[in-house]
Amino acid sequence: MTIEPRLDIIGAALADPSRSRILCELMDGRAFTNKELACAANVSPQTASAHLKQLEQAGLTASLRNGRHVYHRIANAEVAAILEGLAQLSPTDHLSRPGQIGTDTRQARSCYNHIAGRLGVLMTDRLIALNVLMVRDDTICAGPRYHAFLDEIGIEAPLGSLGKPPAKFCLDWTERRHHISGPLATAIMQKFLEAHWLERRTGSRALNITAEGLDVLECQFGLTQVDIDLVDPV
Amino acid sequence: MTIEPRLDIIGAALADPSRSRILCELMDGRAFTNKELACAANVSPQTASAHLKQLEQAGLTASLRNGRHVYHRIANAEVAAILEGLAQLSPTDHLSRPGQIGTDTRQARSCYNHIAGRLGVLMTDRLIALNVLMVRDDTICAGPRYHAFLDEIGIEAPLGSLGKPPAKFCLDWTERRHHISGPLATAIMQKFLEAHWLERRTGSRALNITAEGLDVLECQFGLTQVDIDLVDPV
DNA sequence: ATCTTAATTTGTTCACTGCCGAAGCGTTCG
DNA sequence: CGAACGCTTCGGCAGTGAACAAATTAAGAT
Repeated sequence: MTIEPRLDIIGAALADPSRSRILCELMDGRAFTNKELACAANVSPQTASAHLKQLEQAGLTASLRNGRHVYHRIANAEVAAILEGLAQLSPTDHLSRPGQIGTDTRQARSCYNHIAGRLGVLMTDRLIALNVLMVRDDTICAGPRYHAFLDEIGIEAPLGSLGKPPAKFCLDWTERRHHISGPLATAIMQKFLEAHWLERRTGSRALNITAEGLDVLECQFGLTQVDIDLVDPV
Repeated sequence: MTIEPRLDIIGAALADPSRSRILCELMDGRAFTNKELACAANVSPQTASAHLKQLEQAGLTASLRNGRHVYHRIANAEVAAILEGLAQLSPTDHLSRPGQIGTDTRQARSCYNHIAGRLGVLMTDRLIALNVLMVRDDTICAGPRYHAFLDEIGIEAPLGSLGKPPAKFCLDWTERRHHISGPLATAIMQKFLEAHWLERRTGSRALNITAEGLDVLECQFGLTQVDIDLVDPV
């Protein structure tokens, strides 16, 4: 009389190559239109529309109407985290378009709408070490240096609703450690992209760190090039 | 020229109700025969055989021949963790057999071959606090009290290969915190079951804590009934 | 040696679903 | 207002795969 999870429902949503391509395309956290995704998956708009309908019904994506365009994105950070996990588990296709989980994405990449990879994990560690964030019982709250940090980096203050934690832990499947997600993490990535401290590598979730970005990471986070390049043997 | 994860391959393996049932059945970490799983999924042995072949090819399960029986189990702790995550994401079927992820499994349940749920997380915390395990850089190694603990609880020493960590972190999707997996975690659960400190609830991954088990948890881990019953508001 | 039981292989049936062409609806732009 | 564009719905075709029956292989049990 109790409950059994229906893995097959999620499974069915994932079970098609075109939908897999679409999800990978969305995994960098940006929203795309039906047509763009149809193109990415190499199918007609009608077909893509059907796929997106199915993904949405399965709760994997969400859509937003804007004029005659409909933008689709990953439903939430939870879904993004699971998909990252599945991507680690699944075989990879060497013949297809430029890469999602390649060697180049291990250093820094976007996960949904925040920074993941080695850089994401390191930044998270430093934010805690620098008292910007505090951890108690695995929930994250603002630390004494929280507002000072936002000022210095140039993010205006009220993030998320009052009383709610500004960030949550999100498991990083390549680093096998936590990075942060949530409003603060989103704001940080947005700021880094706007200020050109980070740049998206085209057609990929990989992020390039610019020279200015390296300065900021050193001054604000105490992270050097060496820290970031270091790849730990697995 | 780089790589894109093929979510559809794993998805296809999950995409069938019978296979979903089979995986849920296996999720308690025990191994079952083809016939048992066929029965659990309400299909003929031929059909189950085909399903298990498919699951194995997708890397989700592994099989072991023993006489004329073939035992199937979840391939590894990684797969188990991902499946737990997916189960959290997927809708649940109220009409089917007794429960996998019900309210009763939040307190204590088996995950693959170690203890998960609130109890798993608490035990992990205590093992670290009591210097049985030490954490450095998110890898776990034996602490000063490691061998003393094994002695006291009655587990003979050499766990896993020398130099390898005796345990790894495994994300707990209901508690949203880590519990341990790996040789130590497996040995602990086995000991708890053999000594009847924990008992499997029939047809479920839920674990019952016995009176003797409560004693052990209090003496060895410093955990009381109150700690374990406490359910944190989400 | 013979019977029983477990697992698999093969063949067939049947339902489902991905795909696109054609058509319909709604928004935007000239 | 009409043309262009984006998205969706509908219909038909083709490919896939889940189901079981029957037959095969293999390992105990008597």
